[in-house]
Amino acid sequence: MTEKNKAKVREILDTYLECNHHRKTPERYAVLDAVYSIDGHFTLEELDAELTKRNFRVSRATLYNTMHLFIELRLVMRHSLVDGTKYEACYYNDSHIHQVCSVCGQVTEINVPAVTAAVNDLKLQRFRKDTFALYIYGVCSTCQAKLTRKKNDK
Amino acid sequence: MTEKNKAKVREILDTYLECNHHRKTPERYAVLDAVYSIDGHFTLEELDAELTKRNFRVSRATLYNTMHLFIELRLVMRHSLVDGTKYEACYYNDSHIHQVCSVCGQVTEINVPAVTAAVNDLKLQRFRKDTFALYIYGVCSTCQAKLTRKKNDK
DNA sequence: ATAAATGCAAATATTTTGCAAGCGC
DNA sequence: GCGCTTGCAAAATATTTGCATTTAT
Repeated sequence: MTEKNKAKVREILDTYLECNHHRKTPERYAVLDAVYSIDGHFTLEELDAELTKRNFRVSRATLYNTMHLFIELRLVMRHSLVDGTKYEACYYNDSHIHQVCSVCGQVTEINVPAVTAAVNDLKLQRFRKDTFALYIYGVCSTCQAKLTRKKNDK
Repeated sequence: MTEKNKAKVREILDTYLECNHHRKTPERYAVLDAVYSIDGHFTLEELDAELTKRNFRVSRATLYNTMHLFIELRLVMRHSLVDGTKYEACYYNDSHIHQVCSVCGQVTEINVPAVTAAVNDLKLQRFRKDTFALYIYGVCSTCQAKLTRKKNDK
């Protein structure tokens, strides 16, 4: 993530905290920066490691609180995949389509403009649409091969 | 869920267990039946309650094991929403689009044929696509009204 | 008879909570 | 100074695991 983009999300947080009379604590900015420095999905544990690497220690409670805040602000997306809960910076990310193998748990982000457009064009009643996540479940070719082999063995 | 449809999913489980030389335990059929008797999303706790109501007791471990199996078989879908993990019978269910309010957590299932078609038409490389789940995040009108009111108060 | 599946209980992992202390406004 | 936010530690939940026992094949 470029510095310019990090500045932009920092500004979004800034504006929100000011408008809603919440505090601009160093923790919130440090966590945001860490989040936007990690590429792709990450666990809470990994986020904590990133912060430690930067010599910034936050408590578990604050980490959870802050992630909840960021999710409400659409700065972070939470995914619950086969191998546990993962987070992801989502402000500069319009690839919300995940291909998930339910055998091995492997997740691949894919880009499908037609689907993205269909979702974005969607008009919802009494609902302010902000973002979306699409999970396509199936079996990857590697696992498919293993399954076929296993069946033949028997 | 009609009895006819329950019979159909039971048959799917049956065929799978036979072909793969796994055991047809009473637990597996009892859990499947309970799953397909509950309407909409449910927690593990609620599933356990349904089984207890039917005088069928299964251990926590078996419940988790069985749900994992059903998920692989596409008989069950697992959702991780704001208010925790939810499961859902999914074999006779093609409404996989969820509208999720990130403030109150309310989930509404919606039907959008255009989007469903776009996803179903999708061709993926080296991946056997089975099913999908789409989550559209935003703010419901009730929460939106509350937020606006709060902002005006200040 | 054999191996897979279950139950149980303990271990682990994950998330929330209450309260005292710290600090942004 | 006020009261939101944090850290801490404990509590509450959720999920997995090892092992003895049961049971489907």
